[in-house]
Amino acid sequence: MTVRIMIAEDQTMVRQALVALLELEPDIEVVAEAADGDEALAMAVKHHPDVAVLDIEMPGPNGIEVASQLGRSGFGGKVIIVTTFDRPGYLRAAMTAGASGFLLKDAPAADLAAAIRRVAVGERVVDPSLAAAALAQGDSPLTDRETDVLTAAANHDAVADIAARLHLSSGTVRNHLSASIQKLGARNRAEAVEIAQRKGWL
Amino acid sequence: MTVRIMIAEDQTMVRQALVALLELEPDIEVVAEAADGDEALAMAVKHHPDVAVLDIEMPGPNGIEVASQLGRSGFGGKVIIVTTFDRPGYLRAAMTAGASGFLLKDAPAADLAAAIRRVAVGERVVDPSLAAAALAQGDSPLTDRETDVLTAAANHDAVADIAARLHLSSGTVRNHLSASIQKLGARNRAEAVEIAQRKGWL
DNA sequence: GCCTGGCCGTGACATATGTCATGGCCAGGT
DNA sequence: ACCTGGCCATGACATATGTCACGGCCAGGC
Repeated sequence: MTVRIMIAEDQTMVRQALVALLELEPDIEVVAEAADGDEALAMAVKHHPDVAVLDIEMPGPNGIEVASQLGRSGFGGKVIIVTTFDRPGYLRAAMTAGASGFLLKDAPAADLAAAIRRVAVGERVVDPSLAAAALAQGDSPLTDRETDVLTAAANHDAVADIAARLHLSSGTVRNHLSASIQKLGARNRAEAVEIAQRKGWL
Repeated sequence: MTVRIMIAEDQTMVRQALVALLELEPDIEVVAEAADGDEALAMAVKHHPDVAVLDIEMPGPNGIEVASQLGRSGFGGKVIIVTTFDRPGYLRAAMTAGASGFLLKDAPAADLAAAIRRVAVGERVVDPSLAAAALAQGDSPLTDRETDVLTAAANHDAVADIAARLHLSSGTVRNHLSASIQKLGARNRAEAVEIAQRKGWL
């Protein structure tokens, strides 16, 4: 009746603290730890835990990418995403990646153990306040090309570079950026990037 | 012989996990918890712990501000700063604020208990890799006015707005921004902001 | 078939941004 | 006293950015 879990979290101190916390639960056993996305993938196939608890912010493939990768590769267990930032956009991404649970680190620690138990028996667990925020946020107003261009602009590149990378005219790139800026109510390319990232639309 | 400590950390799950971890140490007793800067100040004067473990990123006054506040107000205990981001610039600020220890959450959890014990008896503890990084990184190359302008530019404002806020000509603002961009090796105002923030120079 | 609406791509044009040369001011060295 | 070097401030100039009006293309409704 014990649940075998894996914890993936890049900050060593936090990871070990979470392990210490969960080891206090008699019916939960931590069978694997991972400090980055690649290690998480390797550990999951090696130890096949019942539940994988994944942080989003990790070196290498992030928690959401790990989740979808596991889903495609026939990993039998469940996935819970735990994240620092409350970016509701992550929720949708996590769900489409096949996660069964989504928690914030702002939540009480007891919620984590509870979520692990419920997910292990097939339920879905989502932080209620986060779910409400995600609903209120809705879908992205950006078209495919606009999100392409905006993601390409996220690393402070000039228009000419973006145009070269996407094989477009610089005028076209400017046009897509302008449309994005207006749709998002931003006053800048930089502000548009920030808004879109915060809402999880990139 | 037990060390009485306080933990200030805004993410509930992480805070409770750290408490659980430290409660496992027989000679350490957690006498107070705080979820933000104001609460940390109140709890410190109420419970006067031997060591206050402060996260930097908190609502209200951040960990460094709390540390300097405690130092000025005759708080008798020691302070350890624990932070998420490896921004070596924080190290100097923490030390001038009167902290006795500085750790990253990337460090192993055992280091935290060890640091608490050593700080309690009057030693200073600094993460060695972080100290090296801080040394290697050196001081900010930016002048006072340049950091002013760059911080003002951090929220994607136009030059005219920055100029108005700082009571400067727009040409002057552009000049300071240009100097910052060149000194930081950036190609953009946005990139310059990001570099400076990452290095802790804002 | 025809229209309609949305998305993509493009170039002209106004505006914002980044660079440069210049001058005033002050602290420190000689 | 005099120079020197650094910081601040400013305006001219080239370039990058954002906005606009236009066409082509395709899917869906009539």
